[in-house]
Amino acid sequence: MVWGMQPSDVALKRDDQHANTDHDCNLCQADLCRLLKQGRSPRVRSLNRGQRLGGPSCQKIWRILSGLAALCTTLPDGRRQIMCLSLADDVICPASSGEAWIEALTPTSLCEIELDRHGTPNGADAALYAELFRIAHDHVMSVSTHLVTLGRLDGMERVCLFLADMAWRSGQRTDGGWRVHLPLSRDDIADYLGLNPETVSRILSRVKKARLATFLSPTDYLVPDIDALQDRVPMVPPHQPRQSDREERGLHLV
Amino acid sequence: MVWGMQPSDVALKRDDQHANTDHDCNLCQADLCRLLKQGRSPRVRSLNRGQRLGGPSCQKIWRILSGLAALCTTLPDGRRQIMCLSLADDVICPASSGEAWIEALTPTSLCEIELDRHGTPNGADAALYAELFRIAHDHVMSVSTHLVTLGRLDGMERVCLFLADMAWRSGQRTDGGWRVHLPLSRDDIADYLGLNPETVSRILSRVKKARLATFLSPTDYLVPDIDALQDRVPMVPPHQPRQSDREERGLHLV
DNA sequence: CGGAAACTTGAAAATTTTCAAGTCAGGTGG
DNA sequence: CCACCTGACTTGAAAATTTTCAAGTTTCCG
Repeated sequence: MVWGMQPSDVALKRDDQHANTDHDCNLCQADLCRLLKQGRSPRVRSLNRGQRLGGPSCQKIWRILSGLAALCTTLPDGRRQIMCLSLADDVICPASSGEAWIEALTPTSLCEIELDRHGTPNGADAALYAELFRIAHDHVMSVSTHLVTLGRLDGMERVCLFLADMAWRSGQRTDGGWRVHLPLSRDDIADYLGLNPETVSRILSRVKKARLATFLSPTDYLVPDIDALQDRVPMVPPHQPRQSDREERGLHLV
Repeated sequence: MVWGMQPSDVALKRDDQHANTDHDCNLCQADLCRLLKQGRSPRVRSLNRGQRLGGPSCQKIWRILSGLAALCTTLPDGRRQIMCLSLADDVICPASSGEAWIEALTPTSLCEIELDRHGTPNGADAALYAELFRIAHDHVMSVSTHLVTLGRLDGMERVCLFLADMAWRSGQRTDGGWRVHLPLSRDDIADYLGLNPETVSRILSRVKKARLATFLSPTDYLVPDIDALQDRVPMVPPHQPRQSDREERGLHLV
């Protein structure tokens, strides 16, 4: 198993470089910054596609500054499962009774927070622990939603949920619909959705035929009617639309 | 949707009534007791099979005193997914972006800890938050393992993992192997493993034919050779054997 | 422009689900 | 104590879905 650890530090990027900074973030920015300062000196790492961080026992958490990272596990026979996808501003804490890593799916930079061997940050106070609890709690939520996806949705439903979710998380609204960049390969999508790459490709072709999404290239698509896409999925989207969008759409999701 | 809420309080059971008290518990007993005392007065609830607690937004956590509870979600069309099974001494925090409940699969009694609307316990100090973080972190671990199970294991592997896991969690070692009581129906097992009940039944028949487990009744089985069962599963078991057993078996799992 | 890698598509095999028909077990009433 | 009834479990056969293996195509880069 090759480990792409790359310890070179780079300058901390400013928050306002990220398009998503204004939305409902899983984590209060100010609190996390404070947490970063109080722990060991925050360390920024850069990873190229395929490089990994972490290991079996979680003693660090990371915040993604830019790029796309996956929390994933590989079974002894090579089967891989991506447990969670993290975009800019997301916080991840690798936790698994087996082996789990953070793997960069695109060039990624992230900020590392050191925990001590009890899984708690150095010099933590109640507010920091509260923040850690919130992080872990949010993580439980997203992993739980994904678990239901894998346990009870068929291929078409999984792919539609994935496309809609990516649109909510990183898409740009245009007059022609939502324009989304998909920085994952078909293999990555398959490993995220618990399918195999050929199945993903076939389902994507069905999605195109049904005009639920138009592909400008294998890595860019347009969703003309995101409600139509969402209607194929019997689930509340894991990353709900921003408050402003919800109001515009006249929805009042829980 | 019927809610089986039943607010009757019963006497708090003593820890030593539970056979599992001596094993590696996810949570330090003393710390949890302290947490229970510092929050709102701990409330003990009794549920019959099928009754539910909780709801969309998590404002409580529970510790199981006896019985078997499931953290589960039901999709609008009726598909159900059990996200996690909790036995005596386990702590659960329902967290889901959709709808999630605690559902009693057998008569269950559990202890309720009230959180305030920010998802934190009343009057919490750093130590309590640390405990909450540990609870959430352990929960992430077990849900992540289950996610890999649903995403990448086939039916036979899922069932073998389930049988081995139940043996480790609640089985009794005898000279003929591990004797395990299975308090779930085939439907419950199916909803836990992301299969349907007929498939579970068929796979269980294959397990019997392969002599990996002997069924004394539909709800009691014997595992003559737990290593043989474990060998069918390409994963570290989510609930590892107790330290003493690991040493006996000569294993050094991470 | 050429080549490698990623993506798509086809056909057969494997797995799982669906629908339907038994079989078994526990509880009730005669 | 036994027949019977109901619900849970098992099994069978066909249908649906997904995977596997094997070509093609397209896309991306040098």
